[in-house]
Order: sequence, then structure tokens, then C-alpha cells
Amino acid sequence: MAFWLFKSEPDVWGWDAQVAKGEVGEQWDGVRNYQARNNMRAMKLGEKGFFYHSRTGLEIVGIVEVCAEAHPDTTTDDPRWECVDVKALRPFTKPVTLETIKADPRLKDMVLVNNSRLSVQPVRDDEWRIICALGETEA
DNA sequence: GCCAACGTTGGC
DNA sequence: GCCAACGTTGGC
Repeated sequence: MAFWLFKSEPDVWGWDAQVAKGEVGEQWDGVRNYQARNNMRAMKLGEKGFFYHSRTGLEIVGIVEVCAEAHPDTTTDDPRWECVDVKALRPFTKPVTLETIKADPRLKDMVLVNNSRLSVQPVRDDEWRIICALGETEA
């Protein structure tokens, strides 16, 4: 059971938009980066990921669950690009800011800190537990 | 809004 | 196959 992190600019696609899609969820489209795509290809049904607001917000606001494994991205005809579907699972009681993550030595290896440009990234089990605790939600 | 870091493209 | 040019991302 792997854990992930999805980044989105809230002005384009934010947590509220994700929640509005309910149980059906929505495809995580628009990814045009091989590393990010490969991460999505590796995702299994039911795996969980953090939902992070980039650019404005700079914080993890909730948890999403993969509700469909990788399939072609319908927003392009280019067969290279695939994406998964995710649905909102629960919000954090307290959003966890990038500042908090950077300040925590236990989280210094996070991709979020070291490769800020990767929009879909893996999260280690220990990182997952620490951030869930900081966000005051169950892991 | 700026710009550094990074990924991709395309000419050679 | 190299690498300069270009475009995009995202923190600040």
C-alpha cells in the first residue's frame, strides 16, 4: 500500500472542487510529465494521497483516494498521457503548511521539499503518518 | 510578478 | 546523441 501526493493550484482545481465531485471523483488530468505519469501508473485502487495546494495556499489540505487506476487522459489525443481518478476522502482538521514540513527534520527527504516541480509524487509510510498526525486526521 | 529550477524540444 | 533554446512550474 503506497502513499502519494497530488499538487494543484487551488485557482484551477482546489480541494472544494474535488469535494464537490463526491464519491464519483474526477480524473487527475493535465499531467504532461513522465515522472508524474509513471507515479500514477503505479497507483492501485484504494491507495491514498495528500491533496496539496500549490502557488497559493502552499499547504496540504486533505486526503484523496484512488477510485480508478490509470487510463488515457481524455483531455488530450496524445496516447502518452494517462491519469487516475481520485475522490476526496476527508479534509485535514489542521492544514499542514509547506513551512511546517520544511521545518520538521523528519520530513527533510520529502519530494515536496527536494523536487518542488514534480506534481504527482510518492510519499513514504513514515512521512504519511507524521503528516496525518500534524493535520490531526487518522492515517 | 519575478525568476530559478527543471523538463522538453529540435537543430546539428 | 548532444546541448542550446525554450516553456512551464511553483516558491518567494
